Amino acid sequence: MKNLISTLNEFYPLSKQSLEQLNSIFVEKKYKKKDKIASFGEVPTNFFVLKSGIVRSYITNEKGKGFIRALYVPLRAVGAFSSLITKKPTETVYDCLTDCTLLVGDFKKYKQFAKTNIELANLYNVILERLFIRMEKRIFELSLLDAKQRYLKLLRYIPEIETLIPQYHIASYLNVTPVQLSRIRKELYK
Amino acid sequence: MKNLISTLNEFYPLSKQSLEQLNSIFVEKKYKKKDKIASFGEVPTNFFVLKSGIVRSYITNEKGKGFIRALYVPLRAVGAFSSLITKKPTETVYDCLTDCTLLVGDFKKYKQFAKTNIELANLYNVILERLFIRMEKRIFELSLLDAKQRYLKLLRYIPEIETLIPQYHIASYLNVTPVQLSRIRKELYK
DNA sequence: CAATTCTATTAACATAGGTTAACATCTATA
DNA sequence: TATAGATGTTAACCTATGTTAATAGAATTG
Repeated sequence: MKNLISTLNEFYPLSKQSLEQLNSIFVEKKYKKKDKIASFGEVPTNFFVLKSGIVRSYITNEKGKGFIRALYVPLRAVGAFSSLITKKPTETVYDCLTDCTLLVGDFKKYKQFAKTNIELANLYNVILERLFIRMEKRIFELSLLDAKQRYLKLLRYIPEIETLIPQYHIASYLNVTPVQLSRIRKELYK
Repeated sequence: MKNLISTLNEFYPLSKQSLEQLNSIFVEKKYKKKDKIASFGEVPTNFFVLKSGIVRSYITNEKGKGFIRALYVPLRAVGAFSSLITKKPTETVYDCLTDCTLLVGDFKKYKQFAKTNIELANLYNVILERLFIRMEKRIFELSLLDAKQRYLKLLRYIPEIETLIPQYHIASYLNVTPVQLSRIRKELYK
């Protein structure tokens, strides 16, 4: 648990009491590749901090087209936050693209603590702020960059990505078909 | 100020003291069509609540292509939050598409209060949560809907939009050219 | 290690949407 | 109210990306 504590302290310095409260709601858990940590249609109760591995979140439209909304790397907060917040079923699936270790946190208990512990309320703010900024960047990419630029940007964000997950996942994150990604790569590496 | 108070109370019930603190950091201000409330390259200090009118936020890439990231309707929280948070210059411009009345809030003072006033810390949570959910929906639209569907969705969100702002702004929000929007409208209303 | 399934590439063709330019209104204001 | 600028439509053509299908190598598994 040392790792988590130091990470969270970076976000927001916490008192001993806050750390104890945090400890009481987090459990470390190992997941296999392809395990889901939040499933479509389910009302989630947990949020997570990724310790190792790669997690993705993806959505699907009525026509069955899928899209990887986010790829998570270690130390990121992961979770179907919009559903945790609204208590409505998720339309976003979260699953492991590799074997993963996650800290599993009980969201309700966290919120309960945050009602009276201002440190935890503000830590939640910091987490939301970061998620928000990440989202904004994603919107920028999707609206103003073409697929080639999005690909180059992903390579900068996670340089080893090619060795971690198959290309059709990368294509889905870029919101293009594997065929198109193959064309982009061909053009880039010729 | 009555309006604001009742709105904020809806989000999150506030004590008298919190309402007084809020009152002390908000000022009502009128803006003309085209006035900017946050400019490119500036480090913002204020956030806003829109009382009347339509505000947009837009971004631009190096090639000069623009994109309206969000359209704000009355009672929404508005502001270059990512820059307020990071204290880095905004790449997003916020301006008024119509004459507007806004409540202008001092973000730093708000955060100062939130450090010790847990109600305001939690109100900020609620605002961030809502912004976050809105963002997620925008990503869904941009990644999984085509321009026609995005247009229909916008019409459902703001039915009077056509009478409020010119079509080239609508096109920019949809991330297509005015020419393409014209084609979509032709097909739709034939 | 043979067989099956996954994954990536390529080609041929189809389509949504971009670009440019001409034209037609509409709107503001000098 | 005449004129200039802003806005919306249409056509012709172009480009990025989608679709389908064939192929081949890589990875898994019986």
